[in-house]
Amino acid sequence: MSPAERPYHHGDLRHAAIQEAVRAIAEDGLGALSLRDLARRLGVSHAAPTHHFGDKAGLLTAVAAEGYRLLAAELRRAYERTGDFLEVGVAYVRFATRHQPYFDVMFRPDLYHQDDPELTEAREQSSSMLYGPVSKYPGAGSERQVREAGVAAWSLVHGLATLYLNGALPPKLGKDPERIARSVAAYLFAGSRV
Amino acid sequence: MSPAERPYHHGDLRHAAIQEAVRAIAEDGLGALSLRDLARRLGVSHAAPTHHFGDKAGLLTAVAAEGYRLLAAELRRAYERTGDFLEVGVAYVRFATRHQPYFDVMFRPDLYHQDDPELTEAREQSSSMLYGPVSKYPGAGSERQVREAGVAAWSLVHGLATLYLNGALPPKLGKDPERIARSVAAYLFAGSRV
DNA sequence: CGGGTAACTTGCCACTGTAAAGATGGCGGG
DNA sequence: CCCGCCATCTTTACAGTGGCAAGTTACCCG
Repeated sequence: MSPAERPYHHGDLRHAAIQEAVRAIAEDGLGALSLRDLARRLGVSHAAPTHHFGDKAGLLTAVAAEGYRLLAAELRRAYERTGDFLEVGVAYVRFATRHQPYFDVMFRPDLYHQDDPELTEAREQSSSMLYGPVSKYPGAGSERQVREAGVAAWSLVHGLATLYLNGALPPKLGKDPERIARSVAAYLFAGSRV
Repeated sequence: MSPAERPYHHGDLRHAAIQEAVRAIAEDGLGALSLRDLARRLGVSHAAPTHHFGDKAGLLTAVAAEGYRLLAAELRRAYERTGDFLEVGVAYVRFATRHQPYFDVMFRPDLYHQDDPELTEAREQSSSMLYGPVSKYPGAGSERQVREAGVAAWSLVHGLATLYLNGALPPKLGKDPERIARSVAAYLFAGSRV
Protein backbone atom coordinates (compact mmCIF):
# COMPACT_ATOMS: atom_id res chain seq x y z
CA MET A 1 0.00 0.00 0.00
CA SER A 2 1.60 3.23 -1.11
CA PRO A 3 1.64 6.20 1.26
CA ALA A 4 -0.84 7.99 -0.97
CA GLU A 5 -3.55 5.37 -0.67
CA ARG A 6 -2.86 4.61 2.97
CA PRO A 7 -5.87 5.55 5.05
CA TYR A 8 -5.50 7.84 8.01
CA HIS A 9 -6.64 5.13 10.36
CA HIS A 10 -4.46 2.10 9.99
CA GLY A 11 -7.18 -0.20 11.20
CA ASP A 12 -5.19 -2.68 13.22
CA LEU A 13 -1.96 -0.96 14.08
CA ARG A 14 -1.52 -2.68 17.41
CA HIS A 15 -1.32 -6.19 16.01
CA ALA A 16 0.60 -5.04 12.96
CA ALA A 17 3.17 -3.33 15.18
CA ILE A 18 3.76 -6.44 17.27
CA GLN A 19 4.16 -8.59 14.18
CA GLU A 20 6.48 -6.10 12.52
CA ALA A 21 8.53 -5.73 15.71
CA VAL A 22 9.11 -9.46 15.75
CA ARG A 23 10.15 -9.37 12.12
CA ALA A 24 12.49 -6.44 12.72
CA ILE A 25 14.11 -8.21 15.66
CA ALA A 26 14.55 -11.33 13.56
CA GLU A 27 16.32 -9.28 10.91
CA ASP A 28 18.50 -6.88 12.89
CA GLY A 29 18.45 -8.12 16.45
CA LEU A 30 16.69 -6.88 19.54
CA GLY A 31 19.33 -4.26 20.26
CA ALA A 32 18.69 -2.53 16.96
CA LEU A 33 14.95 -2.28 17.43
CA SER A 34 13.78 1.31 17.25
CA LEU A 35 10.28 2.63 17.59
CA ARG A 36 10.90 5.16 14.87
CA ASP A 37 12.21 2.57 12.45
CA LEU A 38 9.28 0.35 13.28
CA ALA A 39 6.91 3.21 12.48
CA ARG A 40 8.71 3.75 9.18
CA ARG A 41 8.30 0.07 8.30
CA LEU A 42 4.61 0.33 9.06
CA GLY A 43 4.21 3.53 7.09
CA VAL A 44 2.90 5.52 10.03
CA SER A 45 4.24 8.48 11.95
CA HIS A 46 6.92 7.85 14.55
CA ALA A 47 4.56 8.52 17.44
CA ALA A 48 1.79 6.21 16.31
CA PRO A 49 3.13 3.07 18.04
CA THR A 50 3.65 4.99 21.27
CA HIS A 51 -0.04 5.82 21.29
CA HIS A 52 -0.93 2.13 21.46
CA PHE A 53 1.78 0.93 23.80
CA GLY A 54 2.58 4.02 25.82
CA ASP A 55 6.18 3.06 25.84
CA LYS A 56 8.88 1.12 24.09
CA ALA A 57 8.69 -1.14 27.12
CA GLY A 58 4.96 -1.36 26.52
CA LEU A 59 5.52 -2.69 23.02
CA LEU A 60 8.00 -5.26 24.28
CA THR A 61 5.57 -6.23 27.04
CA ALA A 62 3.04 -7.12 24.37
CA VAL A 63 5.68 -9.07 22.44
CA ALA A 64 6.73 -10.97 25.57
CA ALA A 65 3.14 -11.80 26.48
CA GLU A 66 2.49 -13.11 22.99
CA GLY A 67 5.70 -15.12 23.26
CA TYR A 68 4.65 -16.74 26.52
CA ARG A 69 1.30 -17.65 25.02
CA LEU A 70 2.97 -19.26 22.02
CA LEU A 71 5.42 -21.11 24.25
CA ALA A 72 2.68 -22.46 26.50
CA ALA A 73 0.76 -23.67 23.46
CA GLU A 74 3.78 -25.46 21.99
CA LEU A 75 4.72 -27.10 25.28
CA ARG A 76 1.15 -28.29 25.79
CA ARG A 77 0.99 -29.70 22.30
CA ALA A 78 4.27 -31.55 22.75
CA TYR A 79 3.14 -33.11 26.01
CA GLU A 80 -0.28 -34.08 24.76
CA ARG A 81 1.12 -35.65 21.63
CA THR A 82 3.91 -37.67 23.16
CA GLY A 83 3.11 -37.84 26.86
CA ASP A 84 6.87 -37.65 27.25
CA PHE A 85 8.41 -35.27 29.70
CA LEU A 86 11.63 -35.07 27.70
CA GLU A 87 9.76 -34.03 24.59
CA VAL A 88 8.47 -30.99 26.46
CA GLY A 89 12.09 -29.98 26.97
CA VAL A 90 12.81 -30.52 23.30
CA ALA A 91 9.81 -28.38 22.44
CA TYR A 92 11.22 -25.65 24.69
CA VAL A 93 14.49 -25.61 22.78
CA ARG A 94 12.65 -25.75 19.48
CA PHE A 95 10.59 -22.72 20.48
CA ALA A 96 13.68 -20.77 21.50
CA THR A 97 15.43 -21.42 18.20
CA ARG A 98 12.42 -21.12 15.90
CA HIS A 99 11.04 -18.02 17.59
CA GLN A 100 14.21 -16.37 18.70
CA PRO A 101 12.75 -12.82 18.62
CA TYR A 102 10.09 -13.76 21.14
CA PHE A 103 12.55 -15.73 23.24
CA ASP A 104 15.04 -12.87 23.31
CA VAL A 105 12.44 -10.43 24.54
CA MET A 106 10.89 -12.82 27.08
CA PHE A 107 14.13 -13.24 28.95
CA ARG A 108 15.13 -9.60 29.02
CA PRO A 109 12.71 -8.59 31.78
CA ASP A 110 14.49 -5.28 32.27
CA LEU A 111 13.07 -4.23 28.92
CA TYR A 112 9.38 -4.62 29.64
CA HIS A 113 6.72 -4.10 32.32
CA GLN A 114 6.92 -7.23 34.44
CA ASP A 115 3.78 -6.42 36.37
CA ASP A 116 1.51 -6.28 33.32
CA PRO A 117 -1.48 -8.54 34.06
CA GLU A 118 -1.73 -9.90 30.51
CA LEU A 119 1.93 -10.82 30.67
CA THR A 120 1.90 -12.47 34.09
CA GLU A 121 -1.09 -14.54 33.10
CA ALA A 122 0.65 -15.80 29.96
CA ARG A 123 3.82 -16.49 31.91
CA GLU A 124 1.94 -18.59 34.42
CA GLN A 125 0.48 -20.64 31.60
CA SER A 126 4.00 -21.45 30.45
CA SER A 127 5.21 -22.19 33.96
CA SER A 128 2.46 -24.68 34.61
CA MET A 129 3.29 -26.47 31.38
CA LEU A 130 6.86 -26.81 32.56
CA TYR A 131 6.24 -27.96 36.11
CA GLY A 132 3.05 -29.88 35.55
CA PRO A 133 4.45 -32.84 33.64
CA VAL A 134 7.25 -33.30 36.18
CA SER A 135 4.85 -33.96 39.02
CA LYS A 136 3.26 -36.76 37.02
CA TYR A 137 6.59 -38.38 36.39
CA PRO A 138 6.61 -42.00 37.66
CA GLY A 139 9.45 -41.62 40.13
CA ALA A 140 8.29 -38.26 41.46
CA GLY A 141 8.89 -37.90 45.17
CA SER A 142 8.13 -35.17 47.66
CA GLU A 143 6.81 -31.78 46.68
CA ARG A 144 10.26 -30.33 47.21
CA GLN A 145 11.87 -32.98 45.02
CA VAL A 146 9.38 -32.35 42.27
CA ARG A 147 10.09 -28.64 42.42
CA GLU A 148 13.83 -29.10 42.30
CA ALA A 149 13.63 -31.66 39.52
CA GLY A 150 11.45 -29.29 37.54
CA VAL A 151 13.93 -26.47 38.01
CA ALA A 152 16.74 -28.79 36.97
CA ALA A 153 14.91 -29.71 33.79
CA TRP A 154 13.92 -26.17 33.00
CA SER A 155 17.42 -24.89 33.72
CA LEU A 156 18.97 -27.47 31.44
CA VAL A 157 16.82 -26.75 28.43
CA HIS A 158 16.86 -23.01 29.04
CA GLY A 159 20.63 -22.96 29.36
CA LEU A 160 21.03 -25.14 26.32
CA ALA A 161 18.78 -22.88 24.28
CA THR A 162 20.54 -19.68 25.26
CA LEU A 163 24.00 -21.15 24.78
CA TYR A 164 22.93 -22.42 21.38
CA LEU A 165 21.61 -19.03 20.37
CA ASN A 166 24.80 -17.38 21.60
CA GLY A 167 26.91 -19.73 19.51
CA ALA A 168 28.63 -20.89 22.68
CA LEU A 169 28.30 -24.63 22.09
CA PRO A 170 31.07 -26.84 20.69
CA PRO A 171 30.75 -26.94 16.89
CA LYS A 172 31.09 -30.73 16.88
CA LEU A 173 27.63 -31.02 18.37
CA GLY A 174 26.17 -30.13 15.01
CA LYS A 175 23.57 -27.56 14.12
CA ASP A 176 20.26 -29.26 14.73
CA PRO A 177 18.98 -27.88 18.02
CA GLU A 178 16.32 -30.54 18.51
CA ARG A 179 18.77 -33.38 18.03
CA ILE A 180 21.20 -31.71 20.43
CA ALA A 181 18.43 -31.23 22.97
CA ARG A 182 17.43 -34.88 22.82
CA SER A 183 21.02 -36.07 23.27
CA VAL A 184 21.91 -33.68 26.03
CA ALA A 185 18.68 -33.81 28.01
CA ALA A 186 19.09 -37.54 28.35
CA TYR A 187 21.85 -36.90 30.88
CA LEU A 188 19.28 -35.48 33.27
CA PHE A 189 17.98 -38.08 35.69
CA ALA A 190 20.27 -40.52 33.90
CA GLY A 191 19.97 -43.82 35.69
CA SER A 192 16.56 -43.04 37.12
CA ARG A 193 15.06 -43.23 33.67
CA VAL A 194 13.76 -46.63 32.60
CA MET B 1 39.54 14.76 43.06
CA SER B 2 37.77 17.96 42.10
CA PRO B 3 37.62 18.98 38.45
CA ALA B 4 39.97 21.87 39.17
CA GLU B 5 42.81 19.73 40.43
CA ARG B 6 42.18 16.91 37.97
CA PRO B 7 45.16 16.55 35.69
CA TYR B 8 44.74 16.64 31.96
CA HIS B 9 46.02 13.12 31.65
CA HIS B 10 43.96 10.79 33.74
CA GLY B 11 46.79 8.33 34.03
CA ASP B 12 44.94 5.06 33.86
CA LEU B 13 41.66 5.84 32.22
CA ARG B 14 41.35 2.50 30.50
CA HIS B 15 41.26 0.44 33.68
CA ALA B 16 39.26 3.06 35.51
CA ALA B 17 36.66 3.05 32.74
CA ILE B 18 36.23 -0.71 32.85
CA GLN B 19 35.88 -0.68 36.62
CA GLU B 20 33.42 2.20 36.55
CA ALA B 21 31.41 0.57 33.77
CA VAL B 22 30.99 -2.53 35.90
CA ARG B 23 29.89 -0.40 38.82
CA ALA B 24 27.44 1.55 36.68
CA ILE B 25 25.94 -1.67 35.31
CA ALA B 26 25.60 -3.01 38.84
CA GLU B 27 23.71 0.11 39.83
CA ASP B 28 21.46 0.84 36.87
CA GLY B 29 21.62 -2.22 34.68
CA LEU B 30 23.37 -2.92 31.41
CA GLY B 31 20.64 -1.31 29.35
CA ALA B 32 21.16 2.04 31.03
CA LEU B 33 24.89 2.12 30.45
CA SER B 34 25.89 5.20 28.51
CA LEU B 35 29.35 6.22 27.41
CA ARG B 36 28.60 9.83 28.21
CA ASP B 37 27.34 9.08 31.68
CA LEU B 38 30.37 6.92 32.24
CA ALA B 39 32.60 9.80 31.20
CA ARG B 40 30.75 12.09 33.60
CA ARG B 41 31.29 9.61 36.44
CA LEU B 42 34.98 9.53 35.61
CA GLY B 43 35.22 13.28 35.36
CA VAL B 44 36.47 13.25 31.79
CA SER B 45 35.05 14.51 28.52
CA HIS B 46 32.41 12.45 26.75
CA ALA B 47 34.79 11.36 24.03
CA ALA B 48 37.63 10.23 26.26
CA PRO B 49 36.46 6.62 26.68
CA THR B 50 35.94 6.31 22.94
CA HIS B 51 39.58 7.14 22.43
CA HIS B 52 40.61 4.04 24.40
CA PHE B 53 38.00 1.60 23.22
CA GLY B 54 37.08 2.92 19.79
CA ASP B 55 33.53 1.98 20.38
CA LYS B 56 30.90 1.31 22.99
CA ALA B 57 31.21 -2.28 21.82
CA GLY B 58 34.93 -1.96 22.39
CA LEU B 59 34.39 -1.05 26.00
CA LEU B 60 32.04 -3.97 26.50
CA THR B 61 34.54 -6.25 24.77
CA ALA B 62 37.06 -5.33 27.44
CA VAL B 63 34.50 -5.91 30.17
CA ALA B 64 33.56 -9.32 28.73
CA ALA B 65 37.20 -10.37 28.42
CA GLU B 66 37.86 -9.39 32.02
CA GLY B 67 34.74 -11.33 33.00
CA TYR B 68 35.91 -14.49 31.25
CA ARG B 69 39.28 -14.22 32.96
CA LEU B 70 37.64 -13.87 36.36
CA LEU B 71 35.31 -16.76 35.63
CA ALA B 72 38.13 -19.05 34.53
CA ALA B 73 40.06 -18.21 37.69
CA GLU B 74 37.11 -18.95 39.96
CA LEU B 75 36.29 -22.22 38.23
CA ARG B 76 39.91 -23.32 38.45
CA ARG B 77 40.09 -22.47 42.11
CA ALA B 78 36.89 -24.38 42.86
CA TYR B 79 38.13 -27.48 41.07
CA GLU B 80 41.58 -27.41 42.61
CA ARG B 81 40.21 -26.95 46.09
CA THR B 82 37.53 -29.61 46.04
CA GLY B 83 38.37 -31.83 43.10
CA ASP B 84 34.62 -32.07 42.73
CA PHE B 85 33.02 -31.60 39.38
CA LEU B 86 29.77 -30.45 40.93
CA GLU B 87 31.54 -27.70 42.85
CA VAL B 88 32.72 -26.25 39.55
CA GLY B 89 29.09 -25.87 38.60
CA VAL B 90 28.33 -24.25 41.93
CA ALA B 91 31.22 -21.87 41.35
CA TYR B 92 29.73 -20.99 37.96
CA VAL B 93 26.43 -20.00 39.54
CA ARG B 94 28.24 -18.13 42.29
CA PHE B 95 30.17 -16.14 39.71
CA ALA B 96 27.01 -15.27 37.79
CA THR B 97 25.25 -13.99 40.88
CA ARG B 98 28.19 -12.28 42.55
CA HIS B 99 29.47 -10.65 39.37
CA GLN B 100 26.25 -10.08 37.54
CA PRO B 101 27.54 -7.08 35.54
CA TYR B 102 30.28 -9.20 33.99
CA PHE B 103 27.94 -12.11 33.44
CA ASP B 104 25.33 -9.92 31.77
CA VAL B 105 27.84 -8.54 29.33
CA MET B 106 29.53 -11.87 28.61
CA PHE B 107 26.34 -13.44 27.38
CA ARG B 108 25.17 -10.56 25.25
CA PRO B 109 27.59 -11.20 22.36
CA ASP B 110 25.67 -8.87 20.08
CA LEU B 111 26.99 -6.01 22.19
CA TYR B 112 30.71 -6.58 21.78
CA HIS B 113 33.38 -7.59 19.25
CA GLN B 114 33.34 -11.37 19.33
CA ASP B 115 36.47 -11.70 17.25
CA ASP B 116 38.68 -9.74 19.63
CA PRO B 117 41.78 -11.87 20.29
CA GLU B 118 42.04 -10.92 23.96
CA LEU B 119 38.44 -11.94 24.42
CA THR B 120 38.59 -15.24 22.57
CA GLU B 121 41.64 -16.23 24.54
CA ALA B 122 39.92 -15.51 27.85
CA ARG B 123 36.80 -17.35 26.70
CA GLU B 124 38.81 -20.42 25.83
CA GLN B 125 40.33 -20.41 29.29
CA SER B 126 36.83 -20.56 30.74
CA SER B 127 35.71 -23.23 28.32
CA SER B 128 38.57 -25.52 29.19
CA MET B 129 37.78 -25.15 32.87
CA LEU B 130 34.23 -26.27 32.15
CA TYR B 131 34.97 -29.22 29.89
CA GLY B 132 38.23 -30.33 31.42
CA PRO B 133 36.92 -31.71 34.70
CA VAL B 134 34.19 -33.67 32.94
CA SER B 135 36.66 -35.73 30.96
CA LYS B 136 38.36 -36.80 34.18
CA TYR B 137 35.11 -37.91 35.68
CA PRO B 138 35.28 -41.61 36.68
CA GLY B 139 32.42 -42.83 34.51
CA ALA B 140 33.46 -40.78 31.48
CA GLY B 141 32.90 -42.66 28.24
CA SER B 142 33.56 -41.84 24.62
CA GLU B 143 34.71 -38.45 23.46
CA ARG B 144 31.21 -37.73 22.25
CA GLN B 145 29.69 -38.70 25.58
CA VAL B 146 32.13 -36.49 27.43
CA ARG B 147 31.25 -33.59 25.18
CA GLU B 148 27.52 -34.06 25.60
CA ALA B 149 27.79 -34.54 29.33
CA GLY B 150 29.84 -31.37 29.56
CA VAL B 151 27.25 -29.46 27.59
CA ALA B 152 24.52 -30.86 29.81
CA ALA B 153 26.34 -29.71 32.93
CA TRP B 154 27.18 -26.32 31.50
CA SER B 155 23.63 -25.85 30.23
CA LEU B 156 22.16 -26.71 33.60
CA VAL B 157 24.23 -24.29 35.63
CA HIS B 158 24.04 -21.58 32.98
CA GLY B 159 20.28 -21.90 32.73
CA LEU B 160 19.94 -21.94 36.48
CA ALA B 161 22.05 -18.82 36.81
CA THR B 162 20.17 -16.85 34.17
CA LEU B 163 16.77 -17.92 35.46
CA TYR B 164 17.83 -16.96 38.97
CA LEU B 165 18.99 -13.55 37.82
CA ASN B 166 15.75 -13.06 35.91
CA GLY B 167 13.73 -13.87 39.00
CA ALA B 168 12.09 -16.71 37.11
CA LEU B 169 12.57 -19.42 39.73
CA PRO B 170 9.89 -20.54 42.20
CA PRO B 171 10.17 -18.41 45.36
CA LYS B 172 9.98 -21.51 47.55
CA LEU B 173 13.47 -22.46 46.44
CA GLY B 174 14.86 -19.73 48.66
CA LYS B 175 17.33 -17.02 47.85
CA ASP B 176 20.72 -18.60 48.31
CA PRO B 177 21.97 -19.31 44.79
CA GLU B 178 24.75 -21.64 45.90
CA ARG B 179 22.44 -23.80 47.95
CA ILE B 180 19.97 -23.94 45.07
CA ALA B 181 22.75 -24.86 42.67
CA ARG B 182 23.90 -27.72 44.89
CA SER B 183 20.38 -29.12 45.27
CA VAL B 184 19.43 -28.78 41.64
CA ALA B 185 22.69 -29.89 40.06
CA ALA B 186 22.44 -33.14 41.96
CA TYR B 187 19.72 -34.21 39.54
CA LEU B 188 22.25 -34.32 36.73
CA PHE B 189 23.71 -37.76 36.25
CA ALA B 190 21.51 -38.83 39.16
CA GLY B 191 21.99 -42.56 39.57
CA SER B 192 25.36 -42.62 37.83
CA ARG B 193 26.91 -40.74 40.74
CA VAL B 194 28.48 -42.92 43.43
C1' DC C 1 65.21 21.84 24.99
C1' DG C 2 62.28 20.99 21.17
C1' DG C 3 59.32 18.27 18.43
C1' DG C 4 56.32 14.30 18.09
C1' DT C 5 52.67 11.88 19.67
C1' DA C 6 49.44 9.86 22.80
C1' DA C 7 45.79 11.50 25.69
C1' DC C 8 42.16 14.27 26.10
C1' DT C 9 38.60 18.19 24.79
C1' DT C 10 35.30 20.66 21.95
C1' DG C 11 31.94 20.94 18.62
C1' DC C 12 29.05 18.74 15.53
C1' DC C 13 25.70 15.41 13.32
C1' DA C 14 22.18 11.96 12.90
C1' DC C 15 19.46 9.36 15.60
C1' DT C 16 16.65 7.87 19.52
C1' DG C 17 12.47 7.88 22.98
C1' DT C 18 9.01 10.67 24.98
C1' DA C 19 5.78 14.37 25.65
C1' DA C 20 2.41 17.90 24.12
C1' DA C 21 -0.51 19.91 20.92
C1' DG C 22 -2.81 19.79 16.51
C1' DA C 23 -5.28 17.27 12.61
C1' DT C 24 -8.35 13.67 10.92
C1' DG C 25 -12.24 10.95 10.36
C1' DG C 26 -15.35 7.17 11.97
C1' DC C 27 -19.47 6.68 14.75
C1' DG C 28 -23.36 7.17 17.68
C1' DG C 29 -27.01 10.40 19.60
C1' DG C 30 -30.05 14.05 18.52
C1' DC D 1 -29.29 13.70 8.20
C1' DC D 2 -25.72 15.87 10.49
C1' DC D 3 -23.09 17.23 14.28
C1' DG D 4 -20.07 16.79 17.94
C1' DC D 5 -17.23 13.46 20.39
C1' DC D 6 -13.19 10.90 20.76
C1' DA D 7 -9.98 7.37 19.51
C1' DT D 8 -6.47 7.41 16.21
C1' DC D 9 -2.85 9.35 14.03
C1' DT D 10 0.44 13.52 12.86
C1' DT D 11 3.42 17.32 13.83
C1' DT D 12 6.55 19.65 16.48
C1' DA D 13 9.81 20.00 20.05
C1' DC D 14 13.33 18.53 23.46
C1' DA D 15 16.82 16.15 25.98
C1' DG D 16 19.86 12.51 25.58
C1' DT D 17 22.79 9.14 22.97
C1' DG D 18 26.94 7.24 20.01
C1' DG D 19 30.29 8.43 16.71
C1' DC D 20 33.24 11.45 14.07
C1' DA D 21 36.56 15.32 13.10
C1' DA D 22 39.36 18.90 14.40
C1' DG D 23 41.63 21.27 17.96
C1' DT D 24 44.36 21.39 22.54
C1' DT D 25 47.34 19.73 26.14
C1' DA D 26 51.26 17.71 28.25
C1' DC D 27 54.37 13.88 28.56
C1' DC D 28 58.43 11.57 26.69
C1' DC D 29 62.43 10.76 24.13
C1' DG D 30 66.14 12.11 21.27
